[in-house]
Amino acid sequence: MSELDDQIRNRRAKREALAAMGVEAFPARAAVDLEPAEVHTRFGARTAEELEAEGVELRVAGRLRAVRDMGKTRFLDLHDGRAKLQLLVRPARLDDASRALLDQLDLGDYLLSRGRLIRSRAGELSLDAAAVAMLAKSLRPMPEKWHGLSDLETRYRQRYLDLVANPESRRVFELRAALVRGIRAFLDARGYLEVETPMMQHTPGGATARPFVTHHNALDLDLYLRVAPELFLKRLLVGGLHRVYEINRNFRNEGISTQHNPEFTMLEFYCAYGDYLQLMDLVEEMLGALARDVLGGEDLPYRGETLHLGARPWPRISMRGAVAAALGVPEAEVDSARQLATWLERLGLERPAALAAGQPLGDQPGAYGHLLMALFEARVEPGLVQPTFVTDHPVEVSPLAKIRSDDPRFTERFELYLGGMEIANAFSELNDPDVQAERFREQLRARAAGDDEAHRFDEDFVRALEHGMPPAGGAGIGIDRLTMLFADRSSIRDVILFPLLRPERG
RNA sequence: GGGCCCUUAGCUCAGCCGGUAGAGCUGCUGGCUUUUAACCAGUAGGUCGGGGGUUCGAGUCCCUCAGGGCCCA
Repeated sequence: MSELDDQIRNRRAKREALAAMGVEAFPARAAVDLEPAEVHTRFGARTAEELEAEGVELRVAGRLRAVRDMGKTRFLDLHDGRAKLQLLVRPARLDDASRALLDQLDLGDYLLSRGRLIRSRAGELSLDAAAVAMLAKSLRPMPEKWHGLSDLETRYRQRYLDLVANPESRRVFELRAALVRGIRAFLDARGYLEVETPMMQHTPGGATARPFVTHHNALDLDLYLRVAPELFLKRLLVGGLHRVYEINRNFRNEGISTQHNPEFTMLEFYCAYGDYLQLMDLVEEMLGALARDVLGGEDLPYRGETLHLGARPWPRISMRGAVAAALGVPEAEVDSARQLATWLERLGLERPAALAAGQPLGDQPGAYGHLLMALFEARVEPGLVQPTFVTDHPVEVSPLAKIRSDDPRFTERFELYLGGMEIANAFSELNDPDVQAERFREQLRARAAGDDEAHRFDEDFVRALEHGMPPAGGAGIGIDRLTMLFADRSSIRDVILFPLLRPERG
């Protein structure tokens, strides 16, 4: 018999013993006054004398995480995930049912105890137990109390154990919730309306990415999980909802890495009569406000460095200028696709997916933008640790953004980089339906040439634009990566409660 | 996609040059006047990730598969 079987058997035997005593191992109801953290909040400042004078009687519930048996006295630690409250149990003073229960306890059980609040001889706020009751039996052993649970795979697969054993893991998700709350407060205060748009779409759009496919049986219809909400949010601009935002899941059928999970959470927000310049100011303001509200300051410790969000305005560099600087050449030498193709080969970088193999990269239509982007991602992006806006993305990689009036090769767009990661992406929204239709046609040509991440032609979206969309700025911010920065985590799996993993045992 | 690393008791980890698989916590038994990683004594617990190979002999060396991690692209 394995030890695991042995321990489970012991626990199940105790459950049977409880049943024989007429005690339900999983009762339907629990009359709980407070959880341990609340007890500390409300009574943590009381002295022993004050507690004795007040005679506070409470029913407290929690998970049993430790037992210290001194013989005549036992100390039981009840945890609620935030704090523990110690029960002081003297078996001789319990009622018969409670005393009998003591022999059937295991670490991990949920218990309810009634008693008076006291301070122990060591000064710890404790519940002097008059009665103890089972709320839920734990039938499997808990991770070790001192070292906790460190096996990464188990922490991801059985996140509930990670949350019980590792308080800092719980704090990451509390921080994540605080960020989302802070974003809502920030946008709500500025008149933005929170909306929800389809996750299941006929024509996936709004981002350069491969979608997941699913099927609607009753309609016998293939549908795509969305890669972005963008095209629907802009339809709402057409509908007169001039400030909208959505915080929700996107799904992209791509590889998994420390920065990519196939499903992830994005904030997208759109502001009629705004443009990408105003959005840069707004994003600076939003992230600064979040840092102050959530972390209490604008310096973020991240992977051994400190990100200075307070040093505003953040540097703004054009993508073309950034690539030229990284290559150590004047901007005039990154002006043609052939120049960039030469650099790409010299640096041994992979061919952009949008460009065809087997023919010179520099001579292909639309090659310039894809090559510039590839060089940027390889040579510039990883070094952008402090907050930096990269602007003016090439038109070929920005099919939904407005072209710059002074240089038609580039768009009114920016991405915010922080900690070497892309955190935000925004642009002045293309609202000319004829130009949008032409951009979609260019994407179709790329798709036909083999780029399966290229956008599809969304006729209904173009029709919406034909009705008139106000000029607008729109931005997307990745919530998962933002949480990584704020929580100082290097893997996206640490900020997603249940990250995608391969199935167990193959 | 490529390279490197990891997988030993429920948990956290040792295991040297190939020679009978270990510790702490957890569990179980007992002791103990209010302890807090309680303590003390005793005790149980192993398909060394799966499969194959080399060898007199494999946790250890080789191949392969699975899962996980890191780096590169």
